[in-house]
Amino acid sequence: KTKNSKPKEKKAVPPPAKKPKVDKPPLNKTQSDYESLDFSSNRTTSDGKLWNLKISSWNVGGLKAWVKKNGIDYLKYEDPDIFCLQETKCSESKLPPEVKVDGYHTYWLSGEKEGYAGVGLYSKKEPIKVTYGLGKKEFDTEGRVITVEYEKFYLVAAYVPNAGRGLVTLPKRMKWDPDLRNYVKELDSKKPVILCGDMNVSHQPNDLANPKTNTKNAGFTQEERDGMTALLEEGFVDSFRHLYPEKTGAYTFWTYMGNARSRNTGWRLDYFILSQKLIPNLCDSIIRSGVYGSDHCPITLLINI
Amino acid sequence: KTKNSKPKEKKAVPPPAKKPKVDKPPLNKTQSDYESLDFSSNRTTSDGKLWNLKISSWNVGGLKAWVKKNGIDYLKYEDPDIFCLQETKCSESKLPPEVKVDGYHTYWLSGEKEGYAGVGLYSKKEPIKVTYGLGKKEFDTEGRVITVEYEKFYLVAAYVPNAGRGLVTLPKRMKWDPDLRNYVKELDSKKPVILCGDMNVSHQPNDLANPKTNTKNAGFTQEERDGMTALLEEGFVDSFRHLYPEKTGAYTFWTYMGNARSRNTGWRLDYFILSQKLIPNLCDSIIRSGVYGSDHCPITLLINI
DNA sequence: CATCTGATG
DNA sequence: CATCAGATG
Repeated sequence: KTKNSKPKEKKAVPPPAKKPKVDKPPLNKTQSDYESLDFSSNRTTSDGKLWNLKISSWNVGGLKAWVKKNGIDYLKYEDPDIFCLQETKCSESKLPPEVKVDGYHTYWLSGEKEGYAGVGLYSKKEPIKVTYGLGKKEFDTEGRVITVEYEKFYLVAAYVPNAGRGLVTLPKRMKWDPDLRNYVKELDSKKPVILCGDMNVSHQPNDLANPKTNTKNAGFTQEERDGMTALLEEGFVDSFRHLYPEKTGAYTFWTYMGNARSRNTGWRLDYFILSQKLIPNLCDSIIRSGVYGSDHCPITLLINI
Repeated sequence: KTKNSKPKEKKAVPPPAKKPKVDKPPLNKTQSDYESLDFSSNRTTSDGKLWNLKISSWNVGGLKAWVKKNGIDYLKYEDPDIFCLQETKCSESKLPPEVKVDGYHTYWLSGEKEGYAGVGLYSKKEPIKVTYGLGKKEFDTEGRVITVEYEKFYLVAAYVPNAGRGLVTLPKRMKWDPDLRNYVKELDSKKPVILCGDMNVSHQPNDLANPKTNTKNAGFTQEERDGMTALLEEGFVDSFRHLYPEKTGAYTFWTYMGNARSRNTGWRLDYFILSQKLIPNLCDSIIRSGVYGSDHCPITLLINI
């Protein structure tokens, strides 16, 4: 106990070292780290053509945090022609300045509810037309779909509603699925369609690590799986599964809980889904599982079109 | 652009270093850091007696965060007979295990609203009686007052309601002030009282850095100042100001905004207020402005009783 | 600027 | 186990 001792002669203690402005962001690949990842592909179309268009997609799970974790470095290193983001959780007025990247046109659609959903799209080439939503009031205020039209195809970048804990929003999802299906079907009657993004469903048992225990959980209910099946039956193809029909352990999402990612206890929720007539153009559909910065990893499509 | 190059021979990149469980806590004095602070006092009572009782008080501004910032080390190093905490923001069931400290009885009072207010008290000696609240329904559900009775005095440890941004809760405060005043007055008729804690007012212009610009802000309105004046007029003494009537720059709170603490743009909001009859027992009333871990610093009373 | 909670995933 | 917003200070 500090009893009534004489005052010491010590000089005043200086204030502690100033804290960094931002709490040390979780470590992530920086630009130079990407150099150690293999981003090459030797795949071609079935008739041997090299890709000439690259599209990437990433559920960033909060754009502001993702930017602090050097997410933009991925964009620069991958250097896709088109880049789609889901779950930006960020209204346009709050976008950090780093999101402006030379050489890209950018398009943003945020939800009415602050910090919820939200999508974005980068495109090197200016699209012929950009449209927002599905044309359905219920979903168009939530920031879920950006469609860009190019000369030879439509790209629909989507963030599909999560069915929620306890499946509380499964009814909403059951309304969404046919709306999206009809939307892309309609587009497909005009030009080929590439649908990409977080589809929030693992279609088949080999699309997630624990199919048996997840049949009652959001992302692997029969209802959601049937929705995906119905979509594919309308003349669309899951590009990854088309190329790698037997591949296991190929996931794009791992919950942050319980070290799921390091144990690869994951789900394949992010897709490039193509109009059947684009299959001859498909070169590769790749999961960038070595890229960090979100609970999802990015995916990349290589195509000749 | 990563064109159709051959796959590299690099092996898979290992997952990034696991993030620490907790984001690096803001740096704070650890136990050993306290060794560089001067915690001694050579003050005695006016008739020369050394102190035999030490009481400390700290608005910790969130107990869970404060524990991570090594707040408990302060308690161990200061080693007071009684330690009072305000703004614990923590229900008893969520207390981190570290809060149990050998040699102390502990008492907690949390508010009904999760994460709001809440007070705690450590005592080496078991009190004769412990009571919670002021006996006024409106305030007793908020976690603001613990009273401990000892042989020779009452200690009232309080967290006074903040008048709020735009003074939205000034009316509530105006009800509180007389309630607290009457409460301690009543106790004082039985035994001497020590009232301590975050009084949420700077009484006089020399109790804050910017009196001129804060007369309409919570903590320095005329109403709040009058409340403190009325309390003192009932026979109580602001121990710090009694001992150091001319001292300037002596503050116990600095907003986290704009580096206020390093510029000492602060407020004296935390007090030991004594029944007048305890003044002959008073040795020292100290502001531990070198101790970090909250936007308030701790204060310590040395008394011979 | 920092603490909490609560919603959401 | 993360994100973000919103309340509170």
